[in-house]
Amino acid sequence: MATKLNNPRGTSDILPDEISFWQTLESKGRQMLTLYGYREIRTPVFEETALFKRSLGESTEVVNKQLLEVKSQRVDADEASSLALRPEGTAPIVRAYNQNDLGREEYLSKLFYIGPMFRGERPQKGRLRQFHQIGAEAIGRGAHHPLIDAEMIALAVGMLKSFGVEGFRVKINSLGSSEDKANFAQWLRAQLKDRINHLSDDCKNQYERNVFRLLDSKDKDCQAVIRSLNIGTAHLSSKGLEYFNAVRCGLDSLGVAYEVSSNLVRGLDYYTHTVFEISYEGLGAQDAIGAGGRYNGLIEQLGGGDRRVEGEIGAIGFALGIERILLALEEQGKQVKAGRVIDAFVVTGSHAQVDAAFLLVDKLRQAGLSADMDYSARAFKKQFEHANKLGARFAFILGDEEIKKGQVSVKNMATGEQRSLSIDEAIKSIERS
RNA sequence: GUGGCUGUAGAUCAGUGGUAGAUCCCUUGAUUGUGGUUCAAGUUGUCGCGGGUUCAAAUCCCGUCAGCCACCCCA
Repeated sequence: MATKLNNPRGTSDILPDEISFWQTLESKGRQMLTLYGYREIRTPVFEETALFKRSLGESTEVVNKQLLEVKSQRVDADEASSLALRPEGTAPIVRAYNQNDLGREEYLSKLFYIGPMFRGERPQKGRLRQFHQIGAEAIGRGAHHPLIDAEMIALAVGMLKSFGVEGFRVKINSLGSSEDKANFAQWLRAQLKDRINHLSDDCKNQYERNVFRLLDSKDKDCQAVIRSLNIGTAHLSSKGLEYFNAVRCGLDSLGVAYEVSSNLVRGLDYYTHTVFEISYEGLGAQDAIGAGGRYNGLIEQLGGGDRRVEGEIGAIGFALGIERILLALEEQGKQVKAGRVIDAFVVTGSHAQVDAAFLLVDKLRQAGLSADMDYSARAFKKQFEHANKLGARFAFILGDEEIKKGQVSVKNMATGEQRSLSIDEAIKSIERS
């Protein structure tokens, strides 16, 4: 016997019973994003590997270990390019923004995306190799204002609420400008220099690669050392602090609840100023259902904007993880699966009526009603079972008696009530209900 | 990439060396034109895969793959 093939590790099938929930999530998300002035953009699922290396940072885990590179004879033959499945949505959008010169036409581009992302990680709860994100990016010369940061966070919160997620926490922090960030890194390294050797190998590693990571380390000893540094907002320049305070004012005026967490850092190199994370307790180790931040330098870093004016183009964005939102909703006891429903199922008495039933089904569909039938005229019992499984609201019975009278029997499957009507009346009767 | 736990029917799981099991699902039937409830009967299997120990392995040992959870990292 032929061996059965399985899906690749870390992927999952979204089956028909689950898909309607995905669809409502997507449409609610689109609705909310449209209210805030965002327009959908679709970029390829794979890009040149260099794009991710330059944007996320060579040293980040995502680029170093988790990038799924595309290998094919055709690709390898073209030695100039190496391709990778996108691990996140921001870099491709910035690439598209630059390539299509969107900044020429728009002072502020508000873009959103929905789609699969790919990371070659070891799967666990809330972590897949193919997962789905819904995210938004505001990019442009007009994207520098702190109220945009506030609006963005409010949008993410609003979307989660519209999905029915409750009890999540919004944490925000500011990394300051890229100069602030560089100074902060230097200061941190200097502070930790003498103590780092007492800490675990992981911590030493992070010290070398990306000091900021130490701030939200789970290692207890490391946490203690960080706490003793008493960081707060001391690393911010006056301008950076002013910006951060303006963001907070914006959030306050919109009534968005949040907490400031000076240990919050994001793993991707491109973040500056505002960073935020929305977490949901009870999801296990992977408790972030959404996160984002500002990345002002990235557009120029990827060759866009006017290179004579440094930092001209501002940008901020966030992404929500759809699978994690689903986990949170399940955790709350919400139903995320749905059975099927159709308007009418046509039951036929014998093979002689199959043609007539075929036409009746067509007529129902023409009238905008979902309809199906049994093509092989099985026993009535079987056909009713079938109708039940399809979630039919009504059964239309077409047998010898009905044909003789030129009518059809309509049975309400919920109440069991049944009556005989002409075909047109029958269709009208279920249209109304 | 590292560690822990787990792989038995379509699903959830029991079975610790001696004939492969339960429940749900599914199939059939309970006066031949009526489902969702009930009742009766029936079908489900390379016991994840490969090797080893043994008269005998789902069970013990080794390897491997996969799933889950945690580290790391992140949505």
